[in-house]
Amino acid sequence: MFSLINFLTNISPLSDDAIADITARVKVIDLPRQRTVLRAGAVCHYLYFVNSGLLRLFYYRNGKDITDYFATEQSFIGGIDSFFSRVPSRKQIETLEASQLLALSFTDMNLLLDRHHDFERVARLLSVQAFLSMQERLYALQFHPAKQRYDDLVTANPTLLQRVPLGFIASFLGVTQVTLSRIRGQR
Amino acid sequence: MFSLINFLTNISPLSDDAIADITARVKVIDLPRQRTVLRAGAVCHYLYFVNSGLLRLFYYRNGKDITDYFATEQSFIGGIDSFFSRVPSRKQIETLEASQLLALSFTDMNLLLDRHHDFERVARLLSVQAFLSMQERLYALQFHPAKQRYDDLVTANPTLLQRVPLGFIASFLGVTQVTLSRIRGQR
DNA sequence: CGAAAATTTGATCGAAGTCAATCATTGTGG
DNA sequence: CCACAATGATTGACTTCGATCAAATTTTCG
Repeated sequence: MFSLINFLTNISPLSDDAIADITARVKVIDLPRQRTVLRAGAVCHYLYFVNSGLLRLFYYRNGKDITDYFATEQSFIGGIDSFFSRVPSRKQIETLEASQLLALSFTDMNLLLDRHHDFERVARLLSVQAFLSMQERLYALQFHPAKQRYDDLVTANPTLLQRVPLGFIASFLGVTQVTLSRIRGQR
Repeated sequence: MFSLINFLTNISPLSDDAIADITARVKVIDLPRQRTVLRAGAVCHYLYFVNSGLLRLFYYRNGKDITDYFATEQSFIGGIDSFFSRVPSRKQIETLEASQLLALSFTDMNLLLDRHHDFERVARLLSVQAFLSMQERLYALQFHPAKQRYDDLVTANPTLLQRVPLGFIASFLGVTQVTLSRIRGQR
């Protein structure tokens, strides 16, 4: 729990009042591996902070499983569009390893955002960060060949490769698993 | 000026106090076409709202001019990463048509964000929107062939094609102008 | 151990890139 | 106001990266 508060205050300071209020509302959830956290077609009611473990966000396109995002320790995951707009999520979330999540419901989130300007500040800064990292990802997809995207991912997250099947990595990088297999073969 | 207030309050309500404060700080800037608004290498000190006209955000990659974003009427434009992190911008902004901009400086922005929780709320919601639209763009780049991305752009913004050179559209869509020329040729 | 899943390897295909030439448009100076 | 240079758009020939289809091999796990 402290890890979340620590993470948030690192982005922008929070009053004791806000911290107490957040702490009171966050639910701790322990899950084994391979557990669905959000099912496609359901509205996403929670935003999750990964205290420990590993999850992925994914969806199906033409019957193929496409990984959109990996959430490692100390990061957030959720069906963001569904969470904020209250429409059914096209995407699913599942644990890839046993994980401990800190969950904040939509209603609690709004309550915290209303009550605490400093919390809204943190949320704003996180959103801008998310926007900028999507920009980077778009740029990489447009200009970096598959091999470089793979190398960059391995550099940024060396353990990931050992922790998840190749196919998940491949679709996350925007290539087929066949292509990714060839890419790493040469070297 | 009212157009900006209208745009912002449409996202989330603002107090009269906040509205007055914003109005007092926004500068109106009239520019002819083909005018550089932000130069690469400079820190972006302003965030702009396009009251009228058309601008683009672009950068050079291997000597090639890459358009990143078109800002039509009633939208925002800025070197966001530079604006918030105060580092020199890699990207440039220029007017493509005579434009009227409403500019908010970094210092004024922070002042408004500090003073008005409701303004920070609007900024947060805008950031989330920006994040989600980048997601869509990433998805389109990954899965929609160039022809479809082109058709979708034309549908979403029918006038754009007449207003800007093909090369700008092409790099924005993530193809060469040669390819885009072929795409529209067939039909 | 053996079935199912994951990965690798091979052969072929296709969308888009590159290089290069031609054609069209625009805009400016004599 | 026309001519011509500069810029923008099209077309052609060829290449390349990654996709697809298919089979073989390896790994995982009940």
